Amino acid sequence: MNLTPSQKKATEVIDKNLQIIACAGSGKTQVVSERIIKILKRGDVEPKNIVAFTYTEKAAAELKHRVLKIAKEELGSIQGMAELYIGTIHAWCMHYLQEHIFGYQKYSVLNDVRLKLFIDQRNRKIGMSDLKVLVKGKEPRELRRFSETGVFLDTLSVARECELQHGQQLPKDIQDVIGKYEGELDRHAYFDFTMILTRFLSELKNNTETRKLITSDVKYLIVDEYQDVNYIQEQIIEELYELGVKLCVVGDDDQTIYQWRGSSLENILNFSKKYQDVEQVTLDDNFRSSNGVIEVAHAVIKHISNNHRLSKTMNASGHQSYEEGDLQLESFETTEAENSYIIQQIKNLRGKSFKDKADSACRGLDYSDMSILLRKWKPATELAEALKTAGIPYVVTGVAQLFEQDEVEACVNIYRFIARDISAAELKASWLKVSASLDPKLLEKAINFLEGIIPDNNEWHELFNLQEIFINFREKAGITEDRITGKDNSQLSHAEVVFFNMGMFSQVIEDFEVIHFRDDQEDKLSNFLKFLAFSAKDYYPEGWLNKSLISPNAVTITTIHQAKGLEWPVVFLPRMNRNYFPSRSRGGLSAWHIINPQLIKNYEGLKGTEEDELRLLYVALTRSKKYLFVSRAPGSGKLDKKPSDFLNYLKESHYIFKDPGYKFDDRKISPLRDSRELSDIVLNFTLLEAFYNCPYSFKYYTLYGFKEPLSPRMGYGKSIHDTLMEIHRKAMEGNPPTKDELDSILSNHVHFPYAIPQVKDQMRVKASKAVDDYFSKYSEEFDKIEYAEKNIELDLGDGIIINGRMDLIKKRDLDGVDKTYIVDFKSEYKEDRHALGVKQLLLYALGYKELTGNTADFLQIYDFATSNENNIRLSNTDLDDAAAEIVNAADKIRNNDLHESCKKKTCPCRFQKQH
DNA sequence: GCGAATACACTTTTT
DNA sequence: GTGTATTCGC
Repeated sequence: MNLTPSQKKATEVIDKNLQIIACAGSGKTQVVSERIIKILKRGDVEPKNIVAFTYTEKAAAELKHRVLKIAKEELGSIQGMAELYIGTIHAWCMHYLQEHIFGYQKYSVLNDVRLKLFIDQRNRKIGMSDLKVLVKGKEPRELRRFSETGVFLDTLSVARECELQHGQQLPKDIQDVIGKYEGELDRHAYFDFTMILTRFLSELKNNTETRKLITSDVKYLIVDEYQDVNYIQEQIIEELYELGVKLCVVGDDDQTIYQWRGSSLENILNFSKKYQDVEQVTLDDNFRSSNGVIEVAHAVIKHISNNHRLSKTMNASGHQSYEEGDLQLESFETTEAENSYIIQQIKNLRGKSFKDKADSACRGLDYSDMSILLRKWKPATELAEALKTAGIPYVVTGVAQLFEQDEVEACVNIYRFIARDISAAELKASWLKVSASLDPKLLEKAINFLEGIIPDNNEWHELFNLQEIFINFREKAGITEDRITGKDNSQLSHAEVVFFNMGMFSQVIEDFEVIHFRDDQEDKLSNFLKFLAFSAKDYYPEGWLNKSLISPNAVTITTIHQAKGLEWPVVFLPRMNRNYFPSRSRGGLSAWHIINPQLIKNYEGLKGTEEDELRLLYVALTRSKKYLFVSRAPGSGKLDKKPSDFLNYLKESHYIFKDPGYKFDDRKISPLRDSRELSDIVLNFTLLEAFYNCPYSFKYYTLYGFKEPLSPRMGYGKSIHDTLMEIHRKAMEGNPPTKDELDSILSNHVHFPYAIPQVKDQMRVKASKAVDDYFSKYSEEFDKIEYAEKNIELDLGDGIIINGRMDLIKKRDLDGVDKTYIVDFKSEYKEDRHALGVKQLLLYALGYKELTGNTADFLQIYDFATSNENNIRLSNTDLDDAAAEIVNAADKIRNNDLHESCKKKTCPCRFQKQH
């Protein structure tokens, strides 16, 4: 690939700290990737010495693919590349903590909803009510449970992640609450996202072992989206720098759009002052957009004060040409007229010639080349309706109003019926409303089954399993995809939409049960119903993500925030009204009623400024490659009657104007060919296993998101795994534990979050025996361990990456020759799962080969329950076959070819069709 | 023509 | 609970 001089320079600065200021569309992913390869080419650096932080997992996958691609081309091999970390800072810190501080292995991360449930459940212990709310002119009061949990969490994240004004300290009551809160999380082996960073930071600052390890392992750090880094993350970066790590930060101050999450412009503006020996490179060539688009974006961004910007000008350097009429700014009398305008332009542009690259052939634009970008989610429903009526396919990236959908209401009714909140007739009616094709007889049968479920506080909690009830009900009621009929909506069939929403409900159940699994039965039911009735709507955000692996040929409706990093030939920016964009600041109770804003540095920035909104507009504009349609009409509300003030900025550009009547009739036409590429895909064995079991079950679990019931036995296998890892690792360091120490090591890892006391004791005894037996049998072989728990990563080309983690690699002397064994531990080996176990090991063998360049000799499945080992000889053809099988699976997954079913009785494919 | 009173509508989201 | 826009009252 040909690089511009500045791009080239950016790849060549290696021995200094480097700040890359990367304008929109400047090809920074390519530059960063090439720089990584350049570092590796020097020969004195191993992949594991390079660490790259991205903002999201998605961005990480993209960068990883690019790096691997170039590595193959330029290095000829990607051996060992799995050890080059590309991912989020959270995942990296978490990985370090769990790899090196064995006590953290049992920890898991609570997501937002679970965290709120956790806080609600132990609100006194955490001391939420110790905090005083100070509202002007009112008496101080306590924070309210449930309704103000979100404010409590906001307060905690401000207090724990933001920088304090110089010399200031947090008030004692807040410090105490943080202590209690983290104490409770520790007691239950939970992290929240902040804790991952703060714990790692304190390790990094205070633990000499950690400092030594990091110093020898990490030589180069790359931080992507540096403008979005917050205070605590910056501290980690700074600490790494102090340890001698060479920094490379990449970002664009003009695209800072997450300031309300604590990112501060200061980091990016002051980087070259704060760190020594910094080289700055500006990538100011935009290869994405036409000159017109860039000119309009410039008209907007120049209104940011110079003190808040790094000086730069973005140049149009791509092949995209500006033609009169590409950029339009229209006003309408009514919202309906505005909508028809959008629809009309979609129709006008469909089929018009477009060139993706300078040297590529023209093709006709299609739906997937167009997007409607929003400041808020609110207009999404209305726009979707309009497109639907016009027969234009669309996708909305966020799911709105989950709890108002008929099918979700019907799901909730299952539990309301158990609580005798509603009658059998009402329950039945609510399901028939979802689909008239459901069988009333089966529904009655299922309701009959529910009648037999009577929560009883004197019975074991585990016998009242909400997820299990959900599955049983659906099965008995015959709620299968082929029985869900109704009007198809956009790209998905009605049945798919209903199943998708039921899958989300299954996730809602899991979120609740993870926290409330051990409630007494009656309490569990009433807590669940209360949660659904009062909290859930607030706890699940509006744009709750719909992460789909399929990208249909459809117009995308999404928010500007979610559009970050994406691009389309055609962008619509509707509803440009006052109070919508820039968004009116929000009233209501906030963290600032609890924490005195004067304690916090950058409080103003955190609250959000008009300049931040302007940057957001800039991001929206720069998503477009060529066509841009900004529009507005007075809304129905009181606050959206007037136009946005930002329109005046847009009008300063001579490239955008009103052009009523221009329909692009004079533009060339090319055959329709949408440009969607197969999306990159990252799989792990759990996902593949689902696919191998039955392609439909993959769809059921991964695309629809259904969860399996929690089990009181959970944590058993993991406890033994973690214990063995510690034993193996200590042995590898030359300090194998003695037999007497085994039990105390196990104690450190035992974590059975869902078990009743009896089961707990049983599992503890069983685990102890398994560990003892294993130790007696294999301690002799401990000096031949090559890896104990090792991540692998497999690049199969075509954008397919497989992740995995091997349990154990060891050598064993076979008649004087050392043979390599890849071992997988099973807590209970079942004959009928043997084939899958082998597939899993084959995957690891492929990963092992990519990691070390060597082919293993044997695969071994070891069963804790019987202490038996099961050895399989490995050949090269086995590996080739395995790789081909995985590629085949990945292709089917990416093409949504997941209808095939196995017809086993217990497989989720029973929800696809009646057999 | 201006200040006070009243009515109204209330983000963005990743880990 | 609060910022915004309109209406009210003089």
